[in-house]
Amino acid sequence: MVEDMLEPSKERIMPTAPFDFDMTARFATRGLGRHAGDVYESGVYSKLLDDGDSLPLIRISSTGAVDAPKLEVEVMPTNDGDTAAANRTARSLVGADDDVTGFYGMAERDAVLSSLVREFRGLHIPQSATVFEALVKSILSQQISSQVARVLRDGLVDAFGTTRVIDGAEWIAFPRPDAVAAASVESWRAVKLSKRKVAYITEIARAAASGELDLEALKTATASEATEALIALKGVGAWTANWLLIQALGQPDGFPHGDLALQRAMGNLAGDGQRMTADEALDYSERWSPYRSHATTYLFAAIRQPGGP
DNA sequence: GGCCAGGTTCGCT
DNA sequence: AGCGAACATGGC
Repeated sequence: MVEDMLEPSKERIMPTAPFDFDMTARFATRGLGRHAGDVYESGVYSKLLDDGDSLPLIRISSTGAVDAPKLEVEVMPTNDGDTAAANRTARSLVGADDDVTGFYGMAERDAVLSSLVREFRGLHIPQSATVFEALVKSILSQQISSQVARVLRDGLVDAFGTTRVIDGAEWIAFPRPDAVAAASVESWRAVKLSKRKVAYITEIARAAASGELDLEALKTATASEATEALIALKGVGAWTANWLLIQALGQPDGFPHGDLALQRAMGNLAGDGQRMTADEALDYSERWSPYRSHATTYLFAAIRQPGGP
């Protein structure tokens, strides 16, 4: 537990228009609770970060409109000098610099996407705070419902995340690799994960903590280099690698064609109502290249709506 | 209670 | 190459 009294810093951000902060923040935090360290309530998206040295709390709110977007980012630091990095993370958490205009140019003439880009106009692709966080969340989400995934993720964060109390409110950051790598078999028991997933995540955390695996460096790699490096990890297949391209590596053309929900949605929107096979979904998606990360995000925005495809 | 969830690996043909 | 089983758990 860390308690502190440092002054918060405030910075104004001008995201790339169009940008719908409310829609993007809801998309980014869907299914998250305070336990995950992410909260979006009363127009403020808050997240506690843990970079190993400090535990800054980020608070992001909108002071603009979809076509004239403006954000205010407040950082509550635990020591001097960590606000610049926290501000950069805040920017990417809501995809402030994501430019959707190229995607819209393609999507407006597309049979499936044209209605989605109208409905979700201004939705940017949120980026995970760290590649490690996105990777662990993706692995524990494999093959299970999003409801179950949330339980598992909350258990992981509760068990291994660092806590900070601010004004009486408790926040928990997503655990760092070294905390996950050091976890005992006993402490894993509270996280109701399969032994196999525990093994995958533990090995990745160990490699990341020791420095032999530099996940953040994948952000500057090409898509095929990053995919190759990710799939080389035990527990990571094509589905997980493609989700990381989209959610953590800022790549434009990721497409998790193995995803059952995506296959179902595409069968409903573009097919005969039957779930597409993975190969059918991949073939169909070629027409959306090189904007498939946006196409995937918008399809999931629709899927997550009540009564969605 | 059985089956399926926003998959992946491993061991068989 | 391609197929099936195992993996843990919550919800219908």
